[in-house]
Amino acid sequence: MHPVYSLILSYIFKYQYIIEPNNQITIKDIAEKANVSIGTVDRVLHHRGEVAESTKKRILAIVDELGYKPNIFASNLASKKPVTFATLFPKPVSEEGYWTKPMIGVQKRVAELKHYGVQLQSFTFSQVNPKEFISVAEKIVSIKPEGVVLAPFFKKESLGFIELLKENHIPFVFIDSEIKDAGQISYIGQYSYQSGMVSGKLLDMMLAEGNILVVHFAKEMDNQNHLVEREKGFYDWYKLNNTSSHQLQTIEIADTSNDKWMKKVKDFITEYRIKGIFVTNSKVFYIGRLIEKFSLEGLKVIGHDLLTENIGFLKKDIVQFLICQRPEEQGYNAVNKLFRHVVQKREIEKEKYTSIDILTKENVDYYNEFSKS
Amino acid sequence: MHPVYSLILSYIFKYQYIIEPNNQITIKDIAEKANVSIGTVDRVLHHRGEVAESTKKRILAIVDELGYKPNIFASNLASKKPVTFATLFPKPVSEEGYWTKPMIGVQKRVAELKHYGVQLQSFTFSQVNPKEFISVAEKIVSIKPEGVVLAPFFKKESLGFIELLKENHIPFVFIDSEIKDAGQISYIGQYSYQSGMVSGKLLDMMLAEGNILVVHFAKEMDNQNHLVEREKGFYDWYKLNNTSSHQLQTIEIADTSNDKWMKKVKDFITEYRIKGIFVTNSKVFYIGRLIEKFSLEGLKVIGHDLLTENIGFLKKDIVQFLICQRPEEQGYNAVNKLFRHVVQKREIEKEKYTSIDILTKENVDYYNEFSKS
DNA sequence: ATAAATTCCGTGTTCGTACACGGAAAAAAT
DNA sequence: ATTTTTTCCGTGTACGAACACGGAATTTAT
Repeated sequence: MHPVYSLILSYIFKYQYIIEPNNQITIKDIAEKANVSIGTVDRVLHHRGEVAESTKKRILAIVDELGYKPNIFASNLASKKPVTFATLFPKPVSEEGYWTKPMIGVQKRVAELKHYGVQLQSFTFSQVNPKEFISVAEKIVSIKPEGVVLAPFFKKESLGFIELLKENHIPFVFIDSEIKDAGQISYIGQYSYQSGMVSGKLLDMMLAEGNILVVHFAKEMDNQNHLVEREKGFYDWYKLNNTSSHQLQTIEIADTSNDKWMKKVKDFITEYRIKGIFVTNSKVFYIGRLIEKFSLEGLKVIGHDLLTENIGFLKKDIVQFLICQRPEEQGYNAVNKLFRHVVQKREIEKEKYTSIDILTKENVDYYNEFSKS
Repeated sequence: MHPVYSLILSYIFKYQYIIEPNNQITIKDIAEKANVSIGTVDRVLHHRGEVAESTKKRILAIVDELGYKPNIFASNLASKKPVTFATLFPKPVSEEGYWTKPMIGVQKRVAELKHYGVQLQSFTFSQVNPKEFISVAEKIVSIKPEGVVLAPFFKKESLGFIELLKENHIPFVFIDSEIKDAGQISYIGQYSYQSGMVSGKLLDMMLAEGNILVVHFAKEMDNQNHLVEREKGFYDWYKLNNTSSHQLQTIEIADTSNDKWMKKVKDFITEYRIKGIFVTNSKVFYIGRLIEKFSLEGLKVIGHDLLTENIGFLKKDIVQFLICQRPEEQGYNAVNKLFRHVVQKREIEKEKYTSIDILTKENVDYYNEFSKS
């Protein structure tokens, strides 16, 4: 029976459940019972030095019988070997940019693990410059970290980096987006397709009829697989729920360095009598700005991620929903996976989908990502 | 400047942020620099024994200057005093009942803290029997725990219990519902009024017109203050958003031991042409059963909490939204607050409102409460 | 049989903190 | 001036694991 489940059962049936005190079994206990010295037990447990096969067996049997669990405090106190992790994320476009968020989570977990000797070196690359990615990647390999958290933004370049990591036996986890079966120890991120479905449902709920526009704000759509996935999920929701009263269209905007795109989108909205807009990433504030600038009315808007500006539009009811994927938590979890794998040598899940959180004007103020602090 | 913020800044500006290794300053370092013995420093840091005012000042200045942080591993290794926490929750009505959930979170955190010598004794009381509450409360005081997590279900009886706790200097935290300024070190729970607002918005979004029914499934409404708050928030949303096309009504159902209530509610729905139903607690599955039994159609339903049966109705599209308050996380956090207060002697927040999570058919499968495991 | 190499294992120290015990110095009482 | 009390502080051990060092026992080579 699963342990947690049995806890619940005993709770239900006894109505008073007691978690017993921590009866520490020590190496000394084992040594005494096996009639050997502490050093011998130590050698068996850490596979160092040589121990006669017979005594080795005897000791392991006793370890098992007594259920020996090393005392983490004593263990860490005595060892103290430093562990370095590296991160490689896109450079955030501003202090409020999306990519600051995973970094916050990373730093939080690293700070917590400082006592374990965990150190961090974080690197970034420009989102428009694959060459920088390569040079930074090489720098990371040269410092030989014990683990890497990586956003595989440029697929081809990432694959090269991964080869280097594998050669050097450096474990790595993907964050945000994934390359399947590339040797990562884990992936932390969103289930983009499903989050698109959620957006579809919400927009459909608000709009009995009217045409709908899907907007990608992205420079290189080839490298933005999860935006495509979101779009697919969004379209599929409408397909699966026979809502023929809508027409769906997609538009891509690569350049937002000047205001040219605004006119284009505005004309589009007018021409096709668009009533609902779904922005596939955190850049929904651009639509917010557009709506304010031209005083457009009656539009329902859904976008992603809790950027400060997005929250502003949410509160002004210019954006009705933000879908959020807990980016801080992703960073936190990614480091945690590395830690569990590298330091604690525990089993870890290969994939970890974060929640698809629905934020509105009403609940956004009570949304806490880091509730366990 | 706030430390996290400065981390972000340095990250932004340098594009490569390094968290340095853990340079442990030891008590010995302080002792040497202050030209006293380790024992003296120890006395200063733990306020035990007596130390001349002058040396005390000198030591504290050095502690400050060197930024001494005790090594948690050594500290825990050396101390090892057992700490007992007690919980007092309503008895869950079944294995699937709501109150098993906070208990799961409690047990999870206690298990994690076992290394710190944390033990748990959990107690329950019947939701219909205030006398039992009193007798169990006395039992708890008699075992003199170092801290208590309490659901103040019966207000009057809870106040008596709290008096006892205060006399014995036992700190306590409230969970689920709160008695204001009763001496708790913290409260963990929902902001019920605001969650009612969220429900209002969602239901209104789904229903352009049609009458609405608010249903309380509860025995003693006096003790269920948060149900009233949710109702209030719900009504207020409609009031604040001038939606005159609806009529709102409330119904209370105290007895669900037999099926009598069903006919009553069904007739009500027919008579008043109800199109939307909001159930103020986790008992929304009763409405689900009703709808299935009489094959009612075109109803939009919102309820609370992720009970298995509720999830079933959500997936069958009989219930459109479940508002969730992360009960496991509440239990987890409550224990954590006690731990931080009692063991780590750190400052803790007095109130902690949990997120108001919106769950639909589409995102419920990706909702992970305990994502940090 | 003795020397050399190999296998096996015990002792002792270290990590940094907690805490008990009791001694020395200073102050107060006789 | 001597005893008693109070103030102040140093020494030593324990917590449990990690790890280095080197000694004893056994095997192999000469």
